[in-house]
Amino acid sequence: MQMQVEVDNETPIDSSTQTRQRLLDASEALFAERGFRGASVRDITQAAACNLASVNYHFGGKSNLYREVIMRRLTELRAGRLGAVDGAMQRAETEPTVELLLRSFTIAFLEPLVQSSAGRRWVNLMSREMLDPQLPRDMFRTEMVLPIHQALGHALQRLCPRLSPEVTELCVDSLIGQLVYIERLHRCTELSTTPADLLFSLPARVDHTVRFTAAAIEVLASEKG
Amino acid sequence: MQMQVEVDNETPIDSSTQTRQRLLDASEALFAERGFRGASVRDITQAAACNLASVNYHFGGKSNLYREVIMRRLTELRAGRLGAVDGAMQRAETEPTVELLLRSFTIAFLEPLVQSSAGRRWVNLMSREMLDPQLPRDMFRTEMVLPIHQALGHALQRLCPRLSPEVTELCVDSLIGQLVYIERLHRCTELSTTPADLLFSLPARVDHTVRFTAAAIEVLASEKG
DNA sequence: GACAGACTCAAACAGTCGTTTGATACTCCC
DNA sequence: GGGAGTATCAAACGACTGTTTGAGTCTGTC
Repeated sequence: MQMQVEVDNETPIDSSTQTRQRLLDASEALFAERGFRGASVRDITQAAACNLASVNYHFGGKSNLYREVIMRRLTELRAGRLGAVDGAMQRAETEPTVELLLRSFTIAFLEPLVQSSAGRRWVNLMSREMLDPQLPRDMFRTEMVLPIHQALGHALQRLCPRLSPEVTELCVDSLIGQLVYIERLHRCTELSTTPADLLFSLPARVDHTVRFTAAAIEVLASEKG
Repeated sequence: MQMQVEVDNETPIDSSTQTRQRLLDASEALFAERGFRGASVRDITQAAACNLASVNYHFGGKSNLYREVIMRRLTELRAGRLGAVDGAMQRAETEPTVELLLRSFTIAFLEPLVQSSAGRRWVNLMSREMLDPQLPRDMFRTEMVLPIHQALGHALQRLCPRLSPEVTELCVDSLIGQLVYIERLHRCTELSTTPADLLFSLPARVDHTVRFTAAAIEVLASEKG
């Protein structure tokens, strides 16, 4: 049962780190599916194929396990979104435009959330964390929301200098709101795939959102001059 | 302890219906705050100042109590939103415009949710119901989302005949997404009232959303022609 | 081979959960 | 006044919760 892996490392991947990893994976799925309170330690340890006491032995309690699950995913998602903004603004071959920026960000925002099961788990975890906070209150806001809003806002204002900073921020909120809602719609309709729903598939919604938002921003930018 | 109320009615408001009402009120608050599983029958009956067994006596169980709590609020919210659409389209004195329709609907959508504590409870209840469904899966969609989307879509298309039905529906989704997100932003920022946040108060966000959405719709309507 | 340390395990602890039970008070009608 | 029906109550039931405990099993080092 030991399944040792040969590595010439000072921290060998022995049964201990394997149990830790299995606990992180299993609890991420169960926390996303049932919430912090709804996912019992017994369920988690059974899904991870280890003993009931392992959670307390390896993490010192259910709460610490939950925190490590969240921390593990936060960085990569933020990096993907910030990278999309930088990439759209710094690519050499084409002049950056509002529509290209919005498209790049929209895809970088939605794709990880809807394409991978880890993304779907993340949305669930965040929704639950907002309803029943288990972590410091504004950690998600400080670590995730604000950096992304600022990056997109700055990029947008570089492309639309006539847009005031306040209106720019409101426009960013308008876009994020549409994207969050698209994720929710996509989740609700992905179960029932009627032919009519194909007209409102994810690529179609991305196209619409980019054109809708770019049109509004350009009108507001011309008004504000 | 009986607190009988004198009414010449065949169903007198006796201690029984008072207990039922207190249970509905108390459990609505606790379900919204802690969720269906998180709100224990002991908490509910203590908040309602009645015995532990009252929930099972009056409602036949915790689940039935929860269902009655939800049913009690659904109709009035839907009526308010549908009434705003009809009101904007049928008022005699002024010609209905896209911007007036959007403003009327936006205010009717947001005001009940953010102004009353019952509205804030409702948002919590719906968010929790979507994460941990206790009721038939698409009841909320059938009873609430679809009627409102259809009414707003039809009204919008009457004002913009050049807009295709598909794009109209996508525009409705764009608006609803912004409104849902505004409610969330409002809830997050209403605790910390820094002066900077006053620039993004609710009326300012309503104004922005109406102008932003109307601008986009008019551009899309002119393109589609 | 013996010891130390890391890891796993079944069992138990103390607490909460929703629901049931049987007794007790109360109102109304005959 | 007495029985029927309704409402409330404390108490208990069985199941589940997170955590602790102490014995047991491994690996690596001396």
